[in-house]
Amino acid sequence: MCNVNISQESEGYLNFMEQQVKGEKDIDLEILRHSASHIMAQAVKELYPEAKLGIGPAIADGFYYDFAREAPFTPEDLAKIEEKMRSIIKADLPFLKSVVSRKDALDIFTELEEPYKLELLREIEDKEVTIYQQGSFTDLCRGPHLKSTGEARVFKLLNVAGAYWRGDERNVMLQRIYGTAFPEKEDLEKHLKNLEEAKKRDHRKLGRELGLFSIEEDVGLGLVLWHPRGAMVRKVIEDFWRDEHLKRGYELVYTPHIARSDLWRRSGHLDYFQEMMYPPMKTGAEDYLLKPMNCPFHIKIYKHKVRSYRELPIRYAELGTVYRYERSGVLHGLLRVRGFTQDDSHVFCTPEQLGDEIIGIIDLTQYMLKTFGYEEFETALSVRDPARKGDFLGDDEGWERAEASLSAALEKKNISYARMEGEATFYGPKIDIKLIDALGRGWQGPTIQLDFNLPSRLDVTYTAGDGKRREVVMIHRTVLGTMERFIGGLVEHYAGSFPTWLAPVQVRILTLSEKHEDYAREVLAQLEKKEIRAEIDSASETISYKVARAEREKIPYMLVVGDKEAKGSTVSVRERRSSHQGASKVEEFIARVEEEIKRKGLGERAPFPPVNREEEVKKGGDR
RNA sequence: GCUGGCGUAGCUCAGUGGUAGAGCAGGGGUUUUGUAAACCUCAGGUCGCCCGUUCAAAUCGGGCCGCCAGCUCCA
Repeated sequence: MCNVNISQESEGYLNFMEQQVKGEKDIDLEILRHSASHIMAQAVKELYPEAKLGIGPAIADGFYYDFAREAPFTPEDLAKIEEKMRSIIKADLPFLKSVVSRKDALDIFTELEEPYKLELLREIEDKEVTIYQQGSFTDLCRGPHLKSTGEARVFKLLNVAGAYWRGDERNVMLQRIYGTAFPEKEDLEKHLKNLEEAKKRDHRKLGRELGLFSIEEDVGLGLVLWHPRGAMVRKVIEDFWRDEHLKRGYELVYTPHIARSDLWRRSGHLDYFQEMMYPPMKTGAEDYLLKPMNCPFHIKIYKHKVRSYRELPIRYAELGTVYRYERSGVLHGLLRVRGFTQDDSHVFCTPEQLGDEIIGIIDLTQYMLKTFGYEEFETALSVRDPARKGDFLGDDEGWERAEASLSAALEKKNISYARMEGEATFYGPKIDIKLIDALGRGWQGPTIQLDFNLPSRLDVTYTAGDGKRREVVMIHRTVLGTMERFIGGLVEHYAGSFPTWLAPVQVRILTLSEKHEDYAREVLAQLEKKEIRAEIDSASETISYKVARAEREKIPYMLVVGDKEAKGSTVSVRERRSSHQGASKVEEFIARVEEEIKRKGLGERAPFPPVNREEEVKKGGDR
């Protein structure tokens, strides 16, 4: 290993203390994790001197470091690296900071044979750079770091994955090792438990177990088959969605799945979106394309006749199924698919109406998302990059006015948001809302996008009060995103235990023996009369078995019926995830459940971490 | 698309060159059950696909397909 001689001063700890005094807890974690990444890099360089360093920052849940090396890192390598890290931590090496001239730094990393560090250095314009060293390890780094390696005791390496150098797919792919570090052991254990819990909630696993959906290889990648249970959940959501839209002045439309390629040429999709579209269908005279978006159709409906300002705003809504040819590596259960149904809407209005329309949309999204049990949101306002105006369509005035309307609406609704420069679409600024789920994870939800492109491109106008034709203001918006992604997210949010109003099967009647089937059918008939989704389990099994089965299927209510119940016209009610039970008159039970469904009650959210009955039972069995 | 890992019954997983296994789920039977898994029995597999090495391949090699983690991209 190459040793480099430079004058040193220990400053890492000072930085750490300063941050602590400021009470910036996150920064503490960041320093800890960033330091852990350096310890990992040291371990890797000691074990595999041929590995070249990429970058190694702290990230939201831990840290990573990228390495260039011929041979792949195996899980066994990770164990070895962890072991080496432990010895580095035990040695309690100080993190030493040096300030050197850029030129000296170039010499140092030339001597160390670190091409990627040299590439970074060459792009730094400052005269001086900082270098951190601990033991045999030297890194170009802004810092700050811990005082010494001994302070990063609690860590774990998690996995290896490929990552393009500097995030650009035209560059070489490096090997990224992910890990995490915490101040205390309990924090790490909690984090690992969280990861496990997330795995248990995985909508792909629950989707199969609960009979919600499947994706079959011979049907096609990213194409979802909705099984009866999943289709029922979707139906309930779609009914709710339609009702809420009709209440708020939207009009429903239906549009075809394909259209002539000329339409997509005129809309600009063939210029800007072609690589995401399935190849054309040849039908002789003219090609047809599968739709990747619904907007051109809604515009055609709008343009079917001349529109007056008196008609505006016009709000068209459609659960429109679109197809996009996503790259195979990004497909992921319901969250990333190739055929999906957007809860799409296009609002056509005058510039004066824009503010109120945005507020109306925000109200609608908040109401719907809260009904589904999401309480927390993160909002971003994406605007164009002022340095790259050429990459965005439209003039300065239009962009400024649009941004002003969007931000005014957010402020009027008292919603705090992050302003994201350069994140706008090429055709206009947008508001994105992220839902935060029961595990604190973010899910892309509603998006409200202004469009400066299509109205002018497709000549979408209205006749103003002065009799002149004016270009319409067009908003694309979605509340849930897509049915696929939204339901995938809901499954994980609820860990498969849907609140009663959404549950595909709301009630299951469990017979104690064959004798009770007739009574069970009577109860079922009463439930069905009230449109409660119910079924009977009359299998020749013990009641315990049937309870276990219903619990596994996460059915909200189990009604046990036997002699006692039949005689008294009652049912023995067991709620999902609780051993609580009690006899109830059938009518009383129905009234209660009806009320719960009507108000879309959330019930108790799946506790976190949820009670794991299987483990408890096993433990109990040991005695 | 790229990097790495993985692919055995519907599901979860054993099986390291010599006749494919278990549990659960499924079918049949027995039991008629009081709140998280009764008992017996039967059936179920081109070991992802193709090519190769070998007397012999689930097992070794190559290619392809798919899945998983991540990167890039995204609703």
